[in-house]
Amino acid sequence: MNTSQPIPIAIIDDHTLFRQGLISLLSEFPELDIIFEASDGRDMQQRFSSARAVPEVILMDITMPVMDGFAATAWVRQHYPEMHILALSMREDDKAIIRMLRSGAGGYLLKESKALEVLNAIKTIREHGHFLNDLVTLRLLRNLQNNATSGAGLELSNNELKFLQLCCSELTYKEIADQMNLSPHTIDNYRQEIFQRFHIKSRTGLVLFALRNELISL
Amino acid sequence: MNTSQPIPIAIIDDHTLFRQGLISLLSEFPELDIIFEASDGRDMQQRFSSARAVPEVILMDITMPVMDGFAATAWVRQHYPEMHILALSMREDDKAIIRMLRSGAGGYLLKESKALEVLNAIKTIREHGHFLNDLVTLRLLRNLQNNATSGAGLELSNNELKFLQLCCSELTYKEIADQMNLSPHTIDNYRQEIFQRFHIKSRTGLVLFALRNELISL
DNA sequence: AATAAAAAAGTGAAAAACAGCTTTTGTTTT
DNA sequence: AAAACAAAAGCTGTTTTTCACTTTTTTATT
Repeated sequence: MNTSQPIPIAIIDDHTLFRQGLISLLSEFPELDIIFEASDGRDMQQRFSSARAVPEVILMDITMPVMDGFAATAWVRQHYPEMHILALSMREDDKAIIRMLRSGAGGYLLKESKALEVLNAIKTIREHGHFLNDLVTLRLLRNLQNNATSGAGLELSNNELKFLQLCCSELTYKEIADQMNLSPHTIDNYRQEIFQRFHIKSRTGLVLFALRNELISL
Repeated sequence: MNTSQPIPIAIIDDHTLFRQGLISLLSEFPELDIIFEASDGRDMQQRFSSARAVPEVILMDITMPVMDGFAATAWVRQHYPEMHILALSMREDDKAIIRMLRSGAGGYLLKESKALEVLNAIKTIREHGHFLNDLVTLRLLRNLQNNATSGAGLELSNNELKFLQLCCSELTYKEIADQMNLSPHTIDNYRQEIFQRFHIKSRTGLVLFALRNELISL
Protein backbone atom coordinates (compact mmCIF):
# COMPACT_ATOMS: atom_id res chain seq x y z
CA MET A 1 0.00 0.00 0.00
CA ASN A 2 3.02 2.19 0.42
CA THR A 3 4.75 1.62 -2.87
CA SER A 4 1.84 0.82 -5.14
CA GLN A 5 -0.01 4.11 -5.33
CA PRO A 6 1.72 7.49 -5.21
CA ILE A 7 0.66 9.82 -2.38
CA PRO A 8 -1.60 12.63 -3.66
CA ILE A 9 -0.43 15.97 -2.30
CA ALA A 10 -1.20 19.68 -2.69
CA ILE A 11 1.02 22.71 -2.23
CA ILE A 12 -0.25 26.02 -0.83
CA ASP A 13 2.19 28.93 -0.96
CA ASP A 14 1.94 32.48 -2.23
CA HIS A 15 5.47 32.73 -3.58
CA THR A 16 5.22 31.46 -7.12
CA LEU A 17 8.91 30.86 -7.51
CA PHE A 18 9.18 28.84 -4.33
CA ARG A 19 6.07 26.88 -5.23
CA GLN A 20 7.31 26.08 -8.71
CA GLY A 21 10.71 25.14 -7.39
CA LEU A 22 9.23 22.82 -4.83
CA ILE A 23 7.00 21.19 -7.42
CA SER A 24 9.98 20.68 -9.66
CA LEU A 25 11.93 19.06 -6.84
CA LEU A 26 9.13 16.84 -5.60
CA SER A 27 8.20 15.75 -9.12
CA GLU A 28 11.40 13.75 -9.10
CA PHE A 29 9.89 11.39 -6.54
CA PRO A 30 7.60 8.77 -8.05
CA GLU A 31 6.11 8.24 -4.58
CA LEU A 32 4.35 11.59 -4.86
CA ASP A 33 1.57 12.85 -7.08
CA ILE A 34 0.98 16.59 -6.99
CA ILE A 35 -2.75 17.08 -7.39
CA PHE A 36 -2.87 20.86 -7.31
CA GLU A 37 -1.20 24.01 -6.10
CA ALA A 38 -2.71 27.22 -4.72
CA SER A 39 -1.45 30.66 -3.80
CA ASP A 40 -3.47 31.10 -0.60
CA GLY A 41 -6.27 29.62 1.48
CA ARG A 42 -9.12 31.02 -0.56
CA ASP A 43 -7.52 29.83 -3.77
CA MET A 44 -7.12 26.39 -2.21
CA GLN A 45 -10.80 26.17 -1.32
CA GLN A 46 -11.72 26.67 -4.95
CA ARG A 47 -9.21 24.17 -6.29
CA PHE A 48 -10.69 21.48 -4.08
CA SER A 49 -13.89 21.36 -6.12
CA SER A 50 -12.21 21.33 -9.52
CA ALA A 51 -9.30 19.05 -8.69
CA ARG A 52 -9.01 15.66 -10.39
CA ALA A 53 -8.46 13.94 -7.03
CA VAL A 54 -8.35 14.62 -3.29
CA PRO A 55 -4.92 15.12 -1.76
CA GLU A 56 -3.92 13.13 1.30
CA VAL A 57 -1.24 15.52 2.43
CA ILE A 58 -1.13 19.30 2.08
CA LEU A 59 2.07 21.33 2.29
CA MET A 60 0.96 24.61 3.81
CA ASP A 61 2.74 27.93 4.04
CA ILE A 62 1.75 30.33 6.85
CA THR A 63 2.22 33.86 5.61
CA MET A 64 -0.17 34.36 2.72
CA PRO A 65 -2.55 37.11 1.59
CA VAL A 66 -6.34 36.85 1.78
CA MET A 67 -6.47 33.64 3.86
CA ASP A 68 -3.35 32.66 5.76
CA GLY A 69 -2.06 29.25 6.71
CA PHE A 70 -3.70 29.20 10.14
CA ALA A 71 -7.16 29.83 8.76
CA ALA A 72 -6.64 27.52 5.80
CA THR A 73 -5.46 24.71 8.05
CA ALA A 74 -8.43 25.13 10.36
CA TRP A 75 -10.74 25.07 7.37
CA VAL A 76 -9.26 21.87 5.95
CA ARG A 77 -9.36 20.35 9.41
CA GLN A 78 -13.07 20.99 9.59
CA HIS A 79 -14.06 20.02 6.08
CA TYR A 80 -11.65 17.16 5.42
CA PRO A 81 -10.74 15.74 8.82
CA GLU A 82 -8.87 12.82 7.29
CA MET A 83 -6.46 15.05 5.42
CA HIS A 84 -2.96 15.64 6.79
CA ILE A 85 -1.39 19.07 6.87
CA LEU A 86 2.32 19.65 6.94
CA ALA A 87 3.27 23.22 7.75
CA LEU A 88 6.12 24.49 5.61
CA SER A 89 7.34 27.91 6.63
CA MET A 90 10.35 30.12 7.16
CA ARG A 91 9.13 31.13 10.59
CA GLU A 92 10.59 29.28 13.49
CA ASP A 93 9.20 31.26 16.40
CA ASP A 94 7.25 29.43 19.08
CA LYS A 95 4.11 31.38 18.38
CA ALA A 96 3.82 30.39 14.75
CA ILE A 97 4.65 26.76 15.37
CA ILE A 98 2.29 26.35 18.29
CA ARG A 99 -0.53 28.13 16.56
CA MET A 100 -0.11 26.08 13.41
CA LEU A 101 -0.20 22.85 15.36
CA ARG A 102 -3.18 24.03 17.32
CA SER A 103 -4.94 24.83 14.07
CA GLY A 104 -4.52 21.21 13.14
CA ALA A 105 -1.19 20.74 11.38
CA GLY A 106 0.34 17.33 12.02
CA GLY A 107 3.89 18.47 11.44
CA TYR A 108 6.08 21.50 10.85
CA LEU A 109 9.02 21.87 8.51
CA LEU A 110 11.28 24.81 7.82
CA LYS A 111 11.77 25.94 4.27
CA GLU A 112 15.46 25.32 4.70
CA SER A 113 14.74 21.60 4.74
CA LYS A 114 16.06 19.28 2.04
CA ALA A 115 13.77 17.66 -0.48
CA LEU A 116 14.38 14.24 0.99
CA GLU A 117 13.32 15.49 4.40
CA VAL A 118 10.09 16.77 2.95
CA LEU A 119 9.46 13.46 1.24
CA ASN A 120 10.18 11.63 4.47
CA ALA A 121 7.84 13.92 6.41
CA ILE A 122 5.07 13.37 3.89
CA LYS A 123 5.42 9.61 4.13
CA THR A 124 5.50 9.73 7.92
CA ILE A 125 2.49 11.95 8.28
CA ARG A 126 0.50 9.84 5.84
CA GLU A 127 1.31 6.72 7.80
CA HIS A 128 1.19 7.92 11.40
CA GLY A 129 -0.90 11.07 11.17
CA HIS A 130 1.94 13.23 12.41
CA PHE A 131 5.55 14.10 11.79
CA LEU A 132 7.29 15.17 14.97
CA ASN A 133 10.80 16.48 14.63
CA ASP A 134 12.90 18.20 17.28
CA LEU A 135 11.73 21.58 16.06
CA VAL A 136 8.17 20.73 17.00
CA THR A 137 8.61 18.71 20.16
CA LEU A 138 10.83 21.30 21.78
CA ARG A 139 8.29 24.04 21.23
CA LEU A 140 5.47 21.85 22.46
CA LEU A 141 7.24 21.15 25.73
CA ARG A 142 8.32 24.74 26.16
CA ASN A 143 4.80 25.93 25.48
CA LEU A 144 3.40 23.63 28.12
CA GLN A 145 5.96 24.48 30.76
CA ASN A 146 6.17 28.19 30.13
CA ASN A 147 2.48 28.41 30.63
CA ALA A 148 3.01 27.06 34.12
CA THR A 149 4.63 30.16 35.54
CA SER A 150 1.92 30.42 38.15
CA GLY A 151 1.69 33.77 39.82
CA ALA A 152 5.33 34.59 40.35
CA GLY A 153 6.32 37.98 41.70
CA LEU A 154 2.80 38.89 42.65
CA GLU A 155 3.32 39.40 46.35
CA LEU A 156 -0.01 38.30 47.69
CA SER A 157 -0.61 37.41 51.30
CA ASN A 158 -2.04 33.99 52.09
CA ASN A 159 -5.42 35.48 52.79
CA GLU A 160 -5.40 37.58 49.64
CA LEU A 161 -4.58 34.49 47.63
CA LYS A 162 -7.37 32.48 49.20
CA PHE A 163 -9.73 35.39 48.67
CA LEU A 164 -8.82 35.61 45.00
CA GLN A 165 -9.31 31.90 44.55
CA LEU A 166 -12.73 32.01 46.18
CA CYS A 167 -13.61 34.96 43.97
CA CYS A 168 -13.47 32.60 41.01
CA SER A 169 -16.81 31.09 41.93
CA GLU A 170 -20.38 32.14 42.27
CA LEU A 171 -19.96 32.90 45.95
CA THR A 172 -20.88 36.43 47.03
CA TYR A 173 -18.37 38.40 49.03
CA LYS A 174 -20.49 37.72 52.09
CA GLU A 175 -20.26 34.00 51.50
CA ILE A 176 -16.55 34.27 50.91
CA ALA A 177 -16.28 36.04 54.27
CA ASP A 178 -18.09 33.12 55.90
CA GLN A 179 -15.81 30.58 54.25
CA MET A 180 -12.75 32.42 55.48
CA ASN A 181 -14.18 33.14 58.92
CA LEU A 182 -13.72 36.86 58.47
CA SER A 183 -16.03 39.84 58.57
CA PRO A 184 -17.44 40.96 55.23
CA HIS A 185 -15.70 44.25 55.86
CA THR A 186 -12.32 42.62 55.94
CA ILE A 187 -13.10 40.92 52.68
CA ASP A 188 -14.05 44.32 51.36
CA ASN A 189 -10.66 45.60 52.45
CA TYR A 190 -8.93 42.84 50.51
CA ARG A 191 -11.01 43.61 47.49
CA GLN A 192 -10.30 47.30 47.62
CA GLU A 193 -6.61 46.76 48.22
CA ILE A 194 -6.25 44.37 45.29
CA PHE A 195 -8.35 46.61 43.05
CA GLN A 196 -5.99 49.46 43.68
CA ARG A 197 -2.78 47.48 43.52
CA PHE A 198 -3.51 45.80 40.20
CA HIS A 199 -5.79 48.36 38.59
CA ILE A 200 -8.86 46.18 38.68
CA LYS A 201 -12.33 47.64 38.66
CA SER A 202 -14.76 44.76 39.13
CA ARG A 203 -15.31 41.28 40.43
CA THR A 204 -15.04 40.06 36.86
CA GLY A 205 -11.64 41.70 36.72
CA LEU A 206 -10.60 39.72 39.79
CA VAL A 207 -11.55 36.46 38.11
CA LEU A 208 -9.63 37.31 34.96
CA PHE A 209 -6.66 38.42 37.01
CA ALA A 210 -6.57 35.18 38.98
CA LEU A 211 -6.91 33.16 35.80
CA ARG A 212 -4.23 35.03 33.88
CA ASN A 213 -1.79 34.57 36.73
CA GLU A 214 -2.79 30.94 37.09
CA LEU A 215 -3.80 31.38 40.69
CA ILE A 216 -6.50 28.87 39.92
CA SER A 217 -7.03 26.35 37.17
CA LEU A 218 -10.30 25.70 35.44
CA MET B 1 32.87 16.33 31.16
CA ASN B 2 30.62 13.48 30.21
CA THR B 3 32.80 10.56 31.11
CA SER B 4 34.89 11.98 33.93
CA GLN B 5 32.33 12.47 36.71
CA PRO B 6 29.39 10.13 37.24
CA ILE B 7 25.96 11.74 37.12
CA PRO B 8 24.49 12.12 40.62
CA ILE B 9 20.88 10.91 40.66
CA ALA B 10 18.07 10.28 43.15
CA ILE B 11 15.18 7.84 43.01
CA ILE B 12 11.74 8.60 44.43
CA ASP B 13 9.28 5.71 44.51
CA ASP B 14 7.05 4.27 47.19
CA HIS B 15 7.41 0.63 46.15
CA THR B 16 10.44 -0.58 48.03
CA LEU B 17 10.96 -3.62 45.88
CA PHE B 18 10.86 -1.65 42.64
CA ARG B 19 13.14 1.00 44.08
CA GLN B 20 15.68 -1.55 45.26
CA GLY B 21 15.55 -3.38 41.97
CA LEU B 22 16.10 -0.19 40.03
CA ILE B 23 19.01 0.77 42.24
CA SER B 24 20.52 -2.63 41.74
CA LEU B 25 20.19 -2.33 37.98
CA LEU B 26 21.49 1.20 37.72
CA SER B 27 24.42 0.49 40.04
CA GLU B 28 25.87 -1.51 37.20
CA PHE B 29 26.47 1.69 35.27
CA PRO B 30 29.62 3.55 36.32
CA GLU B 31 28.18 6.68 34.64
CA LEU B 32 25.67 6.99 37.47
CA ASP B 33 26.01 7.77 41.13
CA ILE B 34 22.90 7.23 43.22
CA ILE B 35 22.92 9.93 45.88
CA PHE B 36 19.76 8.97 47.73
CA GLU B 37 16.38 7.32 47.49
CA ALA B 38 13.05 8.31 49.01
CA SER B 39 9.61 6.75 49.32
CA ASP B 40 7.59 9.89 48.58
CA GLY B 41 7.79 13.64 48.12
CA ARG B 42 7.93 14.54 51.79
CA ASP B 43 10.62 11.95 52.40
CA MET B 44 12.57 13.40 49.47
CA GLN B 45 12.46 16.91 50.93
CA GLN B 46 14.12 15.68 54.09
CA ARG B 47 16.79 13.68 52.28
CA PHE B 48 17.87 16.79 50.42
CA SER B 49 19.27 18.39 53.54
CA SER B 50 21.09 15.33 54.79
CA ALA B 51 22.37 14.03 51.46
CA ARG B 52 26.10 13.92 50.79
CA ALA B 53 25.65 15.65 47.44
CA VAL B 54 22.99 17.24 45.25
CA PRO B 55 21.53 15.07 42.49
CA GLU B 56 21.41 16.39 38.95
CA VAL B 57 18.65 14.09 37.79
CA ILE B 58 15.72 12.73 39.77
CA LEU B 59 13.76 9.67 38.78
CA MET B 60 10.24 10.37 39.99
CA ASP B 61 7.26 8.09 40.40
CA ILE B 62 3.77 9.62 40.30
CA THR B 63 1.52 7.61 42.54
CA MET B 64 2.85 7.94 46.05
CA PRO B 65 1.32 8.51 49.50
CA VAL B 66 1.64 11.78 51.44
CA MET B 67 3.15 13.86 48.62
CA ASP B 68 2.74 12.56 45.10
CA GLY B 69 4.95 12.97 42.07
CA PHE B 70 3.17 16.05 40.74
CA ALA B 71 3.61 17.99 43.95
CA ALA B 72 7.14 16.73 44.49
CA THR B 73 8.14 17.72 40.96
CA ALA B 74 6.67 21.19 41.37
CA TRP B 75 8.52 21.57 44.64
CA VAL B 76 11.87 20.57 43.19
CA ARG B 77 11.20 22.83 40.23
CA GLN B 78 10.76 25.76 42.56
CA HIS B 79 13.59 25.08 44.99
CA TYR B 80 16.18 23.59 42.64
CA PRO B 81 15.41 24.99 39.18
CA GLU B 82 18.59 23.53 37.70
CA MET B 83 17.65 19.99 38.61
CA HIS B 84 16.21 17.65 35.97
CA ILE B 85 13.26 15.43 36.67
CA LEU B 86 12.53 12.27 34.76
CA ALA B 87 9.09 10.88 35.40
CA LEU B 88 9.08 7.12 35.77
CA SER B 89 5.62 5.66 36.06
CA MET B 90 3.32 2.83 35.03
CA ARG B 91 0.63 5.27 33.97
CA GLU B 92 0.48 6.07 30.31
CA ASP B 93 -2.72 8.11 30.19
CA ASP B 94 -2.60 11.57 28.66
CA LYS B 95 -3.65 13.21 31.88
CA ALA B 96 -0.78 11.91 33.96
CA ILE B 97 1.84 12.57 31.31
CA ILE B 98 0.68 16.09 30.54
CA ARG B 99 0.33 17.01 34.18
CA MET B 100 3.75 15.67 35.02
CA LEU B 101 5.34 17.66 32.21
CA ARG B 102 3.42 20.72 33.21
CA SER B 103 4.67 20.32 36.76
CA GLY B 104 8.17 20.52 35.38
CA ALA B 105 9.34 17.05 34.39
CA GLY B 106 11.71 17.10 31.43
CA GLY B 107 10.92 13.60 30.32
CA TYR B 108 8.63 10.64 30.89
CA LEU B 109 9.46 6.96 30.92
CA LEU B 110 7.28 3.94 31.49
CA LYS B 111 8.32 1.42 34.10
CA GLU B 112 8.40 -1.19 31.38
CA SER B 113 11.49 0.47 29.97
CA LYS B 114 14.83 -1.30 29.85
CA ALA B 115 17.70 -0.24 32.06
CA LEU B 116 19.67 1.00 29.08
CA GLU B 117 16.78 3.23 28.05
CA VAL B 118 16.71 4.76 31.50
CA LEU B 119 20.45 5.35 31.38
CA ASN B 120 20.11 6.94 27.96
CA ALA B 121 17.27 9.16 29.13
CA ILE B 122 19.28 10.31 32.15
CA LYS B 123 22.22 11.23 29.96
CA THR B 124 20.02 13.03 27.48
CA ILE B 125 18.14 15.03 30.06
CA ARG B 126 21.36 16.03 31.77
CA GLU B 127 22.79 17.25 28.51
CA HIS B 128 19.78 18.82 26.79
CA GLY B 129 17.42 19.51 29.66
CA HIS B 130 14.79 17.18 28.25
CA PHE B 131 14.22 13.68 27.00
CA LEU B 132 11.49 13.53 24.42
CA ASN B 133 10.41 10.12 23.26
CA ASP B 134 7.38 9.25 21.15
CA LEU B 135 5.33 8.63 24.25
CA VAL B 136 5.72 12.24 25.29
CA THR B 137 5.59 14.06 21.97
CA LEU B 138 2.41 12.30 20.91
CA ARG B 139 0.62 13.32 24.08
CA LEU B 140 1.87 16.86 23.80
CA LEU B 141 0.50 17.23 20.30
CA ARG B 142 -2.76 15.54 21.17
CA ASN B 143 -3.15 17.74 24.22
CA LEU B 144 -2.66 20.88 22.17
CA GLN B 145 -5.04 19.86 19.42
CA ASN B 146 -7.72 18.37 21.63
CA ASN B 147 -7.84 21.57 23.60
CA ALA B 148 -9.05 23.30 20.47
CA THR B 149 -12.54 21.88 20.78
CA SER B 150 -13.97 25.27 21.61
CA GLY B 151 -17.57 25.34 22.73
CA ALA B 152 -19.08 22.55 20.69
CA GLY B 153 -22.69 21.58 21.18
CA LEU B 154 -23.55 24.64 23.19
CA GLU B 155 -26.18 26.10 20.93
CA LEU B 156 -25.62 29.78 21.43
CA SER B 157 -26.90 32.43 19.06
CA ASN B 158 -24.39 34.82 17.56
CA ASN B 159 -25.51 37.58 19.86
CA GLU B 160 -25.40 35.37 22.91
CA LEU B 161 -21.88 34.36 22.02
CA LYS B 162 -20.76 37.92 21.56
CA PHE B 163 -22.48 38.86 24.82
CA LEU B 164 -20.67 36.10 26.68
CA GLN B 165 -17.35 37.12 25.22
CA LEU B 166 -17.89 40.73 26.23
CA CYS B 167 -18.86 39.55 29.69
CA CYS B 168 -15.28 38.41 30.16
CA SER B 169 -14.12 41.97 30.68
CA GLU B 170 -14.65 44.77 33.11
CA LEU B 171 -17.44 46.24 31.03
CA THR B 172 -20.78 46.71 32.79
CA TYR B 173 -23.89 45.32 31.16
CA LYS B 174 -24.77 48.84 30.12
CA GLU B 175 -21.45 49.22 28.36
CA ILE B 176 -21.87 45.85 26.74
CA ALA B 177 -25.25 47.00 25.45
CA ASP B 178 -23.57 50.05 23.94
CA GLN B 179 -20.91 47.94 22.28
CA MET B 180 -23.53 45.68 20.76
CA ASN B 181 -25.86 48.52 19.84
CA LEU B 182 -28.69 47.02 21.85
CA SER B 183 -30.81 48.21 24.73
CA PRO B 184 -29.57 47.26 28.19
CA HIS B 185 -32.83 45.41 28.59
CA THR B 186 -32.08 43.13 25.71
CA ILE B 187 -28.74 42.39 27.26
CA ASP B 188 -30.62 41.61 30.45
CA ASN B 189 -32.75 39.16 28.49
CA TYR B 190 -29.64 37.38 27.20
CA ARG B 191 -28.25 37.24 30.69
CA GLN B 192 -31.41 35.83 32.18
CA GLU B 193 -31.82 33.30 29.41
CA ILE B 194 -28.27 32.04 29.73
CA PHE B 195 -28.50 31.97 33.52
CA GLN B 196 -31.49 29.70 33.30
CA ARG B 197 -30.25 27.51 30.49
CA PHE B 198 -26.88 26.73 32.06
CA HIS B 199 -27.69 27.10 35.74
CA ILE B 200 -25.56 30.15 36.25
CA LYS B 201 -26.23 32.59 39.06
CA SER B 202 -23.87 35.52 38.61
CA ARG B 203 -21.72 37.53 36.25
CA THR B 204 -18.74 35.68 37.65
CA GLY B 205 -20.43 32.46 36.67
CA LEU B 206 -20.77 33.72 33.11
CA VAL B 207 -17.05 34.39 32.94
CA LEU B 208 -16.18 30.95 34.24
CA PHE B 209 -18.66 29.36 31.87
CA ALA B 210 -17.20 31.14 28.85
CA LEU B 211 -13.70 30.20 29.92
CA ARG B 212 -14.45 26.56 30.58
CA ASN B 213 -16.08 26.22 27.19
CA GLU B 214 -13.22 28.08 25.56
CA LEU B 215 -15.50 30.74 24.16
CA ILE B 216 -12.66 33.11 24.79
CA SER B 217 -8.98 32.67 25.41
CA LEU B 218 -7.00 34.53 28.00
C1' DA C 1 -52.57 38.76 5.45
C1' DA C 2 -52.95 36.29 9.77
C1' DT C 3 -50.55 34.08 13.12
C1' DA C 4 -46.99 32.25 15.85
C1' DA C 5 -42.43 32.58 17.52
C1' DA C 6 -38.38 35.02 18.60
C1' DA C 7 -35.90 39.13 19.59
C1' DA C 8 -35.81 43.47 21.68
C1' DA C 9 -37.33 46.88 24.98
C1' DG C 10 -39.40 48.39 29.32
C1' DT C 11 -40.75 48.68 34.76
C1' DG C 12 -39.82 48.32 39.36
C1' DA C 13 -37.74 46.42 43.37
C1' DA C 14 -34.25 43.80 46.15
C1' DA C 15 -29.55 42.10 46.56
C1' DA C 16 -24.79 42.53 45.68
C1' DA C 17 -20.88 45.16 44.47
C1' DC C 18 -18.22 49.35 44.80
C1' DA C 19 -16.03 53.62 47.01
C1' DG C 20 -14.26 56.44 50.61
C1' DC C 21 -13.16 56.98 55.23
C1' DT C 22 -13.06 55.77 60.40
C1' DT C 23 -12.35 52.84 64.39
C1' DT C 24 -10.84 48.79 66.80
C1' DT C 25 -7.55 45.14 67.65
C1' DG C 26 -3.23 42.97 67.79
C1' DT C 27 1.64 42.82 67.00
C1' DT C 28 6.16 44.66 66.75
C1' DT C 29 9.60 48.26 67.83
C1' DT C 30 11.95 51.23 70.73
C1' DA D 1 4.81 51.43 78.45
C1' DA D 2 4.38 54.36 74.31
C1' DA D 3 4.71 54.71 69.49
C1' DA D 4 4.18 52.70 65.09
C1' DC D 5 2.13 49.72 62.21
C1' DA D 6 -0.82 46.44 59.89
C1' DA D 7 -4.78 43.56 59.92
C1' DA D 8 -9.52 43.41 60.84
C1' DA D 9 -13.96 45.45 61.41
C1' DG D 10 -17.09 49.10 60.89
C1' DC D 11 -20.11 52.88 58.68
C1' DT D 12 -22.51 55.52 54.75
C1' DG D 13 -23.94 56.17 50.31
C1' DT D 14 -23.89 55.14 45.27
C1' DT D 15 -23.82 52.10 41.38
C1' DT D 16 -24.35 47.69 39.36
C1' DT D 17 -26.38 43.37 39.22
C1' DT D 18 -30.11 40.35 39.68
C1' DC D 19 -34.98 39.06 39.49
C1' DA D 20 -39.81 38.66 38.04
C1' DC D 21 -42.94 40.63 34.77
C1' DT D 22 -45.10 43.05 30.74
C1' DT D 23 -45.05 45.14 26.16
C1' DT D 24 -43.42 46.19 21.59
C1' DT D 25 -41.03 45.01 17.39
C1' DT D 26 -39.23 41.94 14.14
C1' DT D 27 -39.01 37.59 11.72
C1' DA D 28 -40.69 33.42 10.00
C1' DT D 29 -44.66 30.29 8.67
C1' DT D 30 -48.77 28.96 6.88
